[in-house]
Order: sequence, then C-alpha cells, then structure tokens
Amino acid sequence: MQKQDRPPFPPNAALAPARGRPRAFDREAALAQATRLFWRKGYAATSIADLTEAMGIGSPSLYAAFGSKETLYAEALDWYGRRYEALVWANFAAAGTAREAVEALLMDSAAALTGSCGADDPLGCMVTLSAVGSEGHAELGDRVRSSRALALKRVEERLGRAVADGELAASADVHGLARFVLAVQGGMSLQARDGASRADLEAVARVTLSGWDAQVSAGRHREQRLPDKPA
Amino acid sequence: MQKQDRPPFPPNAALAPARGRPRAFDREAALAQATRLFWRKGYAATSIADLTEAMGIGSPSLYAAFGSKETLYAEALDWYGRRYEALVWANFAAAGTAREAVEALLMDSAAALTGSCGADDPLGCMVTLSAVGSEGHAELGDRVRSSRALALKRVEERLGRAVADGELAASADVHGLARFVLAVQGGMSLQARDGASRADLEAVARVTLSGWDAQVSAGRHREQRLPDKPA
DNA sequence: CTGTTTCTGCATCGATCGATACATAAATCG
DNA sequence: CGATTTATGTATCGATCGATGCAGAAACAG
Repeated sequence: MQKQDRPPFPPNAALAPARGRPRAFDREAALAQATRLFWRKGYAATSIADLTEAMGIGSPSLYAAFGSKETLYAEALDWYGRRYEALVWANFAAAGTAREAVEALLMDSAAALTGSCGADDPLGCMVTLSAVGSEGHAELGDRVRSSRALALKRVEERLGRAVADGELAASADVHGLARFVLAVQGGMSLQARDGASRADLEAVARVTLSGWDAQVSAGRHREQRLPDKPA
Repeated sequence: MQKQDRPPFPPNAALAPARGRPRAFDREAALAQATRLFWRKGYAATSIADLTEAMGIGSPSLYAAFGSKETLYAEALDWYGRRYEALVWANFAAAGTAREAVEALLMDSAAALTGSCGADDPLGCMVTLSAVGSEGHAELGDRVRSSRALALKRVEERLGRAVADGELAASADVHGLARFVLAVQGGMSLQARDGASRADLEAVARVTLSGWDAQVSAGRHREQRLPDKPA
C-alpha cells in the first residue's frame, strides 16, 4: 500500500538509472540515526519531530523513504539486527562446546550492552528492552517477540546438540538451562540501561559460568550417585 | 504547587470533617486501575483518556485528586510497592540463610511475575520493566532506578551478612553474586512479559539455585585446595 | 528544449495530547 | 436559611501528535 524505496525491479539497485530527482540524504545513515533514537527512547516516546531532527531531513522525506513511523521502526529493528547481532552471536555460533558458546554469549553481551563496541551507542539491547508489544502495536510486538524467541531457540538448539554430543547429561533440563542463560542476558540489558559497567556485567557472566560448570558436574554426580544436592 | 488530596492537617484523615462536596469515587480503587494501566502499557503509551476511562472518572477529577500524569505515575509506583513488594521480598527477608533467601526471592518472583498471585494483573514487574527514565522524565526515572538499586542493595546486604556468618566464603564475589541474582530476576520479568509460564520461570529459578549451590561448594573447594574449575 | 518523474521545503491537516475554565452539584459552617 | 468549600460534567484550551498537499527543484528521457 506504500511505495517502497526505489522500485524492486531491477533487483540490483546499482543498475537502476535512478529516474527523477535523487535523494539528498544518505538513507542508511538516516536509518542508523532513527534506530539509535528508537533504541534509546522506545517507540512511543519517540516522535516524528524527534526523528526528523536526528535524521536531518524533513517529514515528507521521512514518509517518502520509510512509509510511516511503524514501518520505520520495523526497518530499524532489521538494521539493528544486521548491525549488532553478530557482536553477540558470532562467537556463540563458532564455539566448539556449549559451555564455550554460553561463555562467549555472555561475555560478548557484557561488552556490547555497555557500549564497549560502538562508540556512543545506547545501553542495553534494543530488542530485549523493546516494550512495543505492550504499547498497543501488535505487529511490531510480534516482531520483537519472535526475535527474542529466536534467541531462546538458538540456545536450546545448542544445548540439545551438547546433550547429543555427550557434553551435557541426557537428564539436563535443556529448556530450563536455555531460559536461564537468556534470563541472565536479559537481566544484563536491564542493568546496563541502569548504568552497570562492562566489568559489572562480566562479573555476572563469571558467576553464571561458575554455576554452569558446577551444576553440570553436579548433574553428572547426581546422575551417577547422588540423589540430592551436594552441600 | 498542587493542592494535595485533602489537606495534611489534621493528620488523621478519619477525623477530618470533610468540608465541601465529597469525592464521588474511591481514590484507592482509581489509583489501582491507573497503576495496572501504567504497569501494562508503560508511561508514554498511556494517555489521560486511557486513564480516565479505566478509572471511571473525568479528567478534572483526575487532576484534582492526583495533580498530573507524572505525579499520578509516582503515586502508582508507590501503590505498586505497597501492594506487591511483600509478595517477593517477605520470605527473602525472613529466610535464615542467604541460600534460602535467594530461593524464596526467585521462586516467589516466578509466581508473582506470571500473575499467579493476583487474578489478572499485568505480567512482569512494573518497576523492573519501567523505561520511564529513558523516555525523558528524569524525576520518575530516578525513582524507578533507585527502587531497582534498592533491590540490589538488599541482596548485597544479605550476602554480606552470609559472609560474616560463614555461610559464604570470604572470597565470594558478593557484588557479582547480587547482580547475578537480580539479573536472573529481571530476566524472569522479561520472559514473563513474553508469556513464559510460572513453571518456565521456576525452572529458571531451579537452574539458578543448582548453580548457586554448586558454585558455593566449588568456591569452598577452591579456597581449600583447587585452583581451577572442577570439571 | 519539453515532458516526466521523484525528492525537498513550507505550510498545514484533523486527531489527540496533557491540562483547565466554568457553571453546577453536594457537602459543611454559621 | 445563605455562605463557603470542594467535586463533578461539559466543553475546550494551546501544543503536539502522525501524516500530507502542494509548489518548486533536480534528475532523467525524448
């Protein structure tokens, strides 16, 4: 129902002859600014006037290029994923063991969530902290919820593989462990937004991993001989 | 700058003769409805029209009784604390050991955050999930941040006492452990808002406590003989 | 050049935002 | 009773909300 940014054909935009007056601003840079603003203030508290000021364009240009506030937010979510997802998930995916994957996820999160990667990015994770689903925007809400569900699925899948590999006991609560890991990561986002430092969050990660190690070995002990908690 | 609800003198409101036309609505019930709405939708996404409809009053009555949207939100935070804080912190405070206190905190949170106490309350913690500080309302932001900081201080204080009692090793990272426990609780709020069940969150709590037990004993082991992780 | 297409800046749309003015109603005081 | 005080209901305030109309500018095709 809304004209897209440059028609979809030809698929290679570089070959499009670009009819009409060319755009006077960098669409990518403007989207980056919009993303940072939504990230920092949330959807409802960010006005079109805020956006046009941060993006350095007029409102007709914004609507011509991005359609509406809702579709701009959706594009901002996509851009955020493309730009930041690898910071937290690349080492997770490359790790040889579930233990190392979780360690990478939490330690990399401690850095990314406190702005230790990008220069002056907002604190915490835009997707984790987004409350757009509670603000009456069902479509955007589904989007962020499914992103968060995907993260849970990734960890569950990795832990399931660890069970298949024998790294984790077959009796391990894969779903509970996955929810636990993402609960810690989500809590790190909340604390980052309140000003926790990278070192603060790394301490959280260390405690988590110590518990992970001990629980896994305790689980094996329990599996072999102990019916109750060790201490 | 704003007339309070009934003058502060005499201090006992029941003895006040109540001059003028009496209020036609239950202030407490109206505040409860306002709290639920702010809790569910957040500050920015909740309009005065939403509030007056939910509270069943006209806007002049709202302003006469509560001052402004900001002061109403502040009162809602107070009311939320009075009404729900004990659900999560009473058993924590009464527990004989730090281990039992943390267990109580997380298990009671699993119930409260999923609406297993009140009938149809919103999901997750209003204070934990409040983003009002990022939405450009500094005063309210300080309020929720200090509430969250108080929770951290409570856990730190309890863990510090556990170290003094000998329950935890003197080498235990009290700050990191406290941040860890609250990160898990915060993550539980996020997952509750996404629809996680009480059983889901209790699984998270169990994993956390297993790790706690194992880490504490591992810490003691390390303190006594082992320089590295057990497994 | 003319015609077509697309983007930009100015002005502004109707709707809704948070917040009130005002007249009236309902209570107490004297 | 009238005088005073406070709350309510209607109607509305100026400001801002998200979103556009429109004329001119800047590129293309012919």
